[in-house]
Amino acid sequence: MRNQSEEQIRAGRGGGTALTQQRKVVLEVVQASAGHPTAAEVFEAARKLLPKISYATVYNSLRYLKEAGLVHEITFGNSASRYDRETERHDHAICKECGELVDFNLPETSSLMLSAAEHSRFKPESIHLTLVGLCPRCRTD
Amino acid sequence: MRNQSEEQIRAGRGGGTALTQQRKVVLEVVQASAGHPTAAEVFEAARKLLPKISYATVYNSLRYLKEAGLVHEITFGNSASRYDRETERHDHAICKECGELVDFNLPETSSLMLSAAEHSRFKPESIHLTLVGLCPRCRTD
DNA sequence: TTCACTGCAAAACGTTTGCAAACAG
DNA sequence: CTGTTTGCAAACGTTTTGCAGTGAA
Repeated sequence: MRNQSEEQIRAGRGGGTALTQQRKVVLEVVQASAGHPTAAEVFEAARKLLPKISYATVYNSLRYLKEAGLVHEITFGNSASRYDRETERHDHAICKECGELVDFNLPETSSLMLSAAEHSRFKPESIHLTLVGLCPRCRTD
Repeated sequence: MRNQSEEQIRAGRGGGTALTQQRKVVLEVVQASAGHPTAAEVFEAARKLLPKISYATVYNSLRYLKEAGLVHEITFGNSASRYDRETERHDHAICKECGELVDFNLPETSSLMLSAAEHSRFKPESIHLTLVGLCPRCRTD
């Protein structure tokens, strides 16, 4: 599945309005976020730009944008999803102390995916790698 | 955190009953499961052995057993946790077609953890690797 | 004029918790 | 006795949905 460009989406794909004002605001909020906001944080930021926006619309917009390949959803454990402006495949590290989440990219993941496919006998599609540990600020040594 | 042996737990750790009848049944259900049951599936199986057991007790027992290192919890996406009798570190593959989840073990994960630590500047603690793709039965080629 | 999208509230889902009663040591 | 655990029901946090009304092409 190839990402759609913002223009393709704005143009509409045969039917709908596609990039509505609300979706645009939600996208901007995610792209402007330094970290990786939860839906609740996106909602808080979005309502400053568009006070009438509803929680449900934020969720629906995030889902839409995710399916369009414009944002990336990060899930870990049973906590709330976080959203990421980085849509290319990448890896995550999560601090078990403060919850900080950072992106990074491990060059060996493509060969890793092949190795994982061999071991599991699955046809590989994507690989998800998360390091859990202590972030630079929380590590004491 | 070292896993406690079943005996250590049964002996009690200074205070409680530790491995109660309910917890024992929940543990047995997870260990007897071929696949990776959800809490709901554990509940269904457990009530066949212990008809009065409650949903909450299944959840509490699973949490207890997880903290004691006797079972492993697998979370992926926003779906329900699955439980795994395999408590040693290992990797997972999930079928995007039928949801099948299999365990495997990638020997390169320990060096991978070091590499991830360098890239993220985190102090590493554990690494979680999940392959998403098509299981042997769902792959068409 | 149409049809997708919004906002609201309610529901759904997985999971946890408060509490009184039951139980084990 | 004492303190932990149970069962129940109710609450919780996150996410989705039904539906009437709005708004953009």
